Amino acid sequence: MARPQKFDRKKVTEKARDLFWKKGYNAVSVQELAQEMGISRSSFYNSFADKDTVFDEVVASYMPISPCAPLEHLKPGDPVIPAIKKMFLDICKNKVVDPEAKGCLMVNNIAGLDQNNAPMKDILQKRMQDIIELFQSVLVRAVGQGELSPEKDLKAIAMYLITLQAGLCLLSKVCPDETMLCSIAEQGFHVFED
Amino acid sequence: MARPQKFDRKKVTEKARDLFWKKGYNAVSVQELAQEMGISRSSFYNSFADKDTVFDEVVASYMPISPCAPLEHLKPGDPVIPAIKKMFLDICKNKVVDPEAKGCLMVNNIAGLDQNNAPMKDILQKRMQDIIELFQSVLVRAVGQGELSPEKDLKAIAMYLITLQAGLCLLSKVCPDETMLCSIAEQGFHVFED
DNA sequence: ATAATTATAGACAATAGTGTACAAAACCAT
DNA sequence: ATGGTTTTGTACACTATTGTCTATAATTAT
Repeated sequence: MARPQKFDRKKVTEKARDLFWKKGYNAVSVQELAQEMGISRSSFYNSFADKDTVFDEVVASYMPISPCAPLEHLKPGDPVIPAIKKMFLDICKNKVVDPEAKGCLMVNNIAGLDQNNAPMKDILQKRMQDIIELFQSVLVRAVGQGELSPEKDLKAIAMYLITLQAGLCLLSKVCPDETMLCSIAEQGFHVFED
Repeated sequence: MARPQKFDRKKVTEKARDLFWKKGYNAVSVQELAQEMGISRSSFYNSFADKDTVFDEVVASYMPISPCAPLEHLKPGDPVIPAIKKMFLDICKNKVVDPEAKGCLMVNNIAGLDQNNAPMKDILQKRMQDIIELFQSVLVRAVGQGELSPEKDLKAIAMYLITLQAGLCLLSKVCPDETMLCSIAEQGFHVFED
């Protein structure tokens, strides 16, 4: 009945994701964005309300490839602490091999967050909350499985882990040395000890 | 003999610092920068080579007010570990009271770093190196004063501390809750234990 | 095939940003 | 007070970016 879109929304959103990832929300103009997405500005304005809307979809498309995604797929009974440690060491490994050293989309854009941009702040806060809850839920399981002392403050550890993760992603942008990054992560693992 | 500058270079650099701090290097145009500095663009181009040059001076002017500045003034014999802990708790306290939630100038701009901008990358890497060395030097003293086991990998702990600090500064932008931030820092202090 | 509907191309006017260039202004050593 | 020197104001030509608007293109239900 109506003319169909020439582009695949998912694909162009991934293009947008990579651009926002590399340059950050503020440094990307709508012009550049549309160009990178491979669509005209008119198509852009027609299909997306504005930069914010795209960014929201972009963050959603980042989640499955974010460093903590593997924790989502942890099955009951799977050892938790080793999975968390592996996640950190994978960050050290993976961030270093990116020739563009983009770091983490979330970290980069929280750092560049303009507090006057309420929608952006909202998007980022909500996603961070989700990640904290993910960490917390796996930590609960760790305690249940006897991997972690029940004395621990799980909320605090969850937030600590996301803090450490953010710090590591940041460091990777100026210190692309896997060994060094891993030694940082190892220091951070003291938190699991009794 | 020659017409003197109408502006105080130090003062306008501080204005520039606050703008770069709040918005990040990439999001600041020369036009806006000059305006915020209170000088005309012609004065700007006349007195500063370019944005990069200003940014270099800006970072220099940030160091004395950066979160780790207090460690510079530690005297021999002063307890080190308590000073480091205090530094972290001060970050939690201070970042929260900033209504603009600017976070940390260094963290923000490393996150927004475009790897193609070699001069910027260089400026930021060098400063990070300085901070790591500062941490390391006070940790050496901590060991000397019996505050820390000589078994510890001081370089790794130094980098860990800067990582944690970066993470905290980042978190403060989306979680302006002092108690929460402090509980994160407390978790991080496990690194000092035997 | 046609009508209805939506996507896209292209143009538009307006604003913002770039770096440079030149003349006017302001100082101070002599 | 004048000359030499540097700052500063203004203007320039140029490019980038914005959001909107209109005409054309592409589809499908009937």
